[in-house]
Amino acid sequence: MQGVGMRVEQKDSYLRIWQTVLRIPRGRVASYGTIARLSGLPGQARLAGYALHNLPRGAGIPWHRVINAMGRISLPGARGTEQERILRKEGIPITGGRIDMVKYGWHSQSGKRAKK
DNA sequence: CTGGTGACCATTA
DNA sequence: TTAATGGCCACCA
Repeated sequence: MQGVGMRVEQKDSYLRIWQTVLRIPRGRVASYGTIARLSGLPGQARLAGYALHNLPRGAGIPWHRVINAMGRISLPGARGTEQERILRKEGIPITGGRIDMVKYGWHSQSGKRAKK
């Protein structure tokens, strides 16, 4: 987290985003925009990315299940490589650097099928 | 205040 | 399909 200057409202936004990410089931992924929308922050996908960037160390947040709207990993560098590895381990295929959002995208409905 | 940056996105060409 | 563009907004110098 940041300094003491962090305001209550934005901290609340971060908490909401983290809680939403926490709801993503194993074997599914969600886009930053989806996370923002489900957190009551429509159109603020960037904030979702920012909140994840500021994740507290060691929190049990499945940050790796959040990717961009095109089914690609946005996190650059070694962290991105790690994310790809974890997702594969959870059973999500990544072909050509992409994930099939139609099959593996999460839409907050537990009843929906992962496959057609 | 202003300007730059970023784990973004929808639209348009 | 990719690339450019404008919008979005917290954060920082």
